Amino acid sequence: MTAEKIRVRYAPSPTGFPHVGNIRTALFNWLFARHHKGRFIVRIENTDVTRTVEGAVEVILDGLRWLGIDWDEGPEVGGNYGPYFQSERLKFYQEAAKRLVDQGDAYYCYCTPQRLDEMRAEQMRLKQPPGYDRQCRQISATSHILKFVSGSRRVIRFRTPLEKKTTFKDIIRGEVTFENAKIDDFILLKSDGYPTYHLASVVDDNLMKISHVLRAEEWLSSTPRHLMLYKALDYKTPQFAHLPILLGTDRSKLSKRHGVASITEYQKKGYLPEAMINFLALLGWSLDDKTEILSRKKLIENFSLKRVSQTAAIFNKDKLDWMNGIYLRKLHSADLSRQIIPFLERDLPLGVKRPISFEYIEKITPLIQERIKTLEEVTELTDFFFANELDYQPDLLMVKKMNHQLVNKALETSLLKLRRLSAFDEKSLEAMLRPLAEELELKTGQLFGTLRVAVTGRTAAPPLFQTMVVLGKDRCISRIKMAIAKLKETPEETNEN
RNA sequence: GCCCCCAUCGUCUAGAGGCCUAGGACACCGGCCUUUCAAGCCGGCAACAUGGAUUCGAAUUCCAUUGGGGGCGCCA
Repeated sequence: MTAEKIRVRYAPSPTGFPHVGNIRTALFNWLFARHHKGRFIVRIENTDVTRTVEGAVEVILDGLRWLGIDWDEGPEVGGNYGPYFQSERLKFYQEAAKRLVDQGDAYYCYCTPQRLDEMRAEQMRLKQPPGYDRQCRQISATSHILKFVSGSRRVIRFRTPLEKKTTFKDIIRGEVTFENAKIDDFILLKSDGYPTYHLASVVDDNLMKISHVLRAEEWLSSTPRHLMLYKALDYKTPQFAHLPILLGTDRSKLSKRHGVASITEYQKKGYLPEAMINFLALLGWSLDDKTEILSRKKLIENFSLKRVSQTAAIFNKDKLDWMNGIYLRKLHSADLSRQIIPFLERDLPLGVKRPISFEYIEKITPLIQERIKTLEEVTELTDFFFANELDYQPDLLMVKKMNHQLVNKALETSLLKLRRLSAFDEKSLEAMLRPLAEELELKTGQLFGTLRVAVTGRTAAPPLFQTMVVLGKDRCISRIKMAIAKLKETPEETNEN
């Protein structure tokens, strides 16, 4: 493979949000291009006027940008083989279709959608393979003229050879053979003058000098059609590699039905692009028998189609979460703080003042960095740092077999001592509170547990002393007072656990 | 129904005839650490779909069967 000749493309159709399977295909194309110092091209396949979704192109491009998948040619950046929107390339497809008709490799078909529907229904009823019955394949020249003059809508179909086989070598799957007779006369040009995928992709891949077509396995069975087109149009065929598809947990092809499948959703939930890339790369590709964490650079360095597996993979969210946690922990504190703020500002109660202070977050970040798997989780983990009043069940204060009286005493004593504490740092807090536990004849876990609830409103939180330092003396004192008050509201007898 | 692809722990995977009493990771279960929760460390559970064939020897090759997936649109 000559380096400068490698040209691959990602060809999404703007019919909705790009799901992770789709993005994985983009990633593999991109990695392949970058590894071989080739070109990565984005081409928008908007040949279905009825299904095009407004704004979808932007969402797709934003998704790529977010992941750091940059393209050398395509929307916004242009290139020498544009335009990169198929809707702007209609003349190429129409020309090619016309040429095929002239050559006798394609023909006009006047069958109505209704007739085709009925035909298919009948075929299904008879348990026959659905497919065009080739009614218009033999129409005489005069009938053509008559129909054309009468204004009948028509499409152009490919005149599929009825004999022989089509064989090709897939880079990932090896030799694959189809019988031509099993392939029906598929449509090349629709009645609205737009091409179908088959025609458009073949024409464009040729014009854009695509060297390798890396696409999902779902395209495998239409590859012989494409090969026939390449041949009929006398184009040089690219190499094909059909990537294993991504499955949902129900083992069916990943789609919107499987919940959070859109790449945008992962961004919103606070996954890091680096983690996403790393995880996606490992879905169908591996470096060796142990490496899991790979930087973008390493991925590019090592990516190879030889190590792409042939088996469909199920998207395993647990592993993604784990991996995202790894990347989150690797971040510098300041960097993490910066990334956290937008999530807090989005999710914290409206009562919390914006903008949120970076200096304040800088203090909180170290307390949660090893406790989060996604950025989105930060809010619920830290909201007590922003709340004025804590809302919790008073019996939470009763940690590990403590009773009402004990808790009260613990809180009162702590309050007293805390007030007298001059230096409010981790060290002094520990120096004061550890002996206090002993003095109260409580286990450290009991005293600290109670204080934790008093100060944070929950039983699981970041380490107590650090948390208290971040909250500051005043807030700790007032929260302990609140706890004492809360305790008074609850009847003693019921708290004998 | 027809065509095509695929088949190692629950999941992602390593394995290209002897290195495999099958390795790693996630999840799960124990333990350690510990003021809770995490993180970290240590340990455990857990797989070559089945049947033939080739071979001195098969997870690895071949053939069936079974299972799963994909495709069969004026969608991509």
